[in-house]
Amino acid sequence: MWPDFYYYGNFIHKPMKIATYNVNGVNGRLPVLLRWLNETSPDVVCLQELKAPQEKFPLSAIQDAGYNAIWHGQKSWNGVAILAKSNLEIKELRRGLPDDPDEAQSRYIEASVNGIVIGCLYLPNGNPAPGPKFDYKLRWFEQLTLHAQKLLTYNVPVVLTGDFNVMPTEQDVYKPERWVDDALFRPEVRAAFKNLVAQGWTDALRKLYPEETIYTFWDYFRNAYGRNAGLRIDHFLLSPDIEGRLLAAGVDKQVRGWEKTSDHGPVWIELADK
DNA sequence: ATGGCATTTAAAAAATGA
Repeated sequence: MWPDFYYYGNFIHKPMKIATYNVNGVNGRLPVLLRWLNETSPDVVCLQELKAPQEKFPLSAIQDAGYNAIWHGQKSWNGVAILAKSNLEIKELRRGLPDDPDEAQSRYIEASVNGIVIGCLYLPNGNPAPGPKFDYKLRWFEQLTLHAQKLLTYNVPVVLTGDFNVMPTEQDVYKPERWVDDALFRPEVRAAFKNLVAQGWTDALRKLYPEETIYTFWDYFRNAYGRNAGLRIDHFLLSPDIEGRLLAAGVDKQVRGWEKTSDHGPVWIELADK
């Protein structure tokens, strides 16, 4: 039996471009965000690391750029949002995970847009590891995995995307040997990602580019972007009901080279109409 | 191997990040 939310709203028959972007401060990066929206025109955008309380989300600027938005803010840290072009309805399905390990941290928001369930997540960093932050990361990952399993039982199109803070394989790190003890690359975390994907999800960028070096993050230090010393930590996971619609995917790498930019680049996929 | 940079909050320096 399909849940009611699948039938929600107007369905517009068009290819859908969905993007994810860890903005690292939605107000500090607002000029960069607006320029990127204007230049690339995604239909749906998942944002992470708003670093803004609920009332400081720059809604009017985003509306002026042609987008609706829902968001889950938090003072100073974290914060996630889903944007959709003004002609697309956003039906919020939940904020926070079921049995969220810490309700005070705004790391998950989920909505239905044009017949697709969009889960927007900001998985904890987890450093230093081992330690309480690493334990929290693993607990959060467990709850995400349980929720992801639940979503699959609906047999509807689901896109789980955001900053997973995990490099899935050595292919996703410029110098893997330097990261083996880091919370983004430790065996437990890679195993957790692998375990999640094994439920039946498709890693969209890897599916289209199995051999390529793809990065989504470049440190501010040591000219990491100039040297292409990056990490692939922002991901798109597609449910079986939508993975066949995958047309294209990429990283808007040039945005990382702009002034006052995030240390992440925007990542996107394009999906065929149903 | 280390430290390098950038954000927010709030008024200097701490906490956080990856």
